[in-house]
Amino acid sequence: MAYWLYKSEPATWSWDQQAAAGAAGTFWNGVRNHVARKNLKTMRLGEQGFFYHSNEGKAVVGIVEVIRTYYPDHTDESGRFGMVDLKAVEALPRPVTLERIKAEPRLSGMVLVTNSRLSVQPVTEEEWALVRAMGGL
DNA sequence: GCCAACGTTGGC
DNA sequence: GCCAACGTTGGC
Repeated sequence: MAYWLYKSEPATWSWDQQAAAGAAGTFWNGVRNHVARKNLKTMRLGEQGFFYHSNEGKAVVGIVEVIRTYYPDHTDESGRFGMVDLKAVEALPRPVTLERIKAEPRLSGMVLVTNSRLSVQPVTEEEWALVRAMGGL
């Protein structure tokens, strides 16, 4: 069971919007990077990930789950990229800011820190447990 | 608003 | 296939 992290600018797509979509979830479109695409392709049903607000907020704010595996992204004219469907699972009682993540030595290897531009990232089991705990879960 | 890091494009 | 130029992302 793998874990993931999805970045979104709240001005474009926020956690509140994701949560409002409920159990039906939504598609996670717009990935145009081949490393992020590889991550999307690797995902299996039921795998969970962090929802991260970039730019404004800069914090892990919630947990989402894959409810449909990789299929073509209809917004990609080139036809090269795909997407998955995600639903909100729960909000973190206490969002974990990038500042706190960077201040935690055990999270120094997080892709969020080492390759901040990657929009869909793998998260290790250790990182998953630690960030969850820091968020109050 | 700046700019470093990174990806992509396109000329050769 | 290389690499310079350009565009975008995202932290600060």
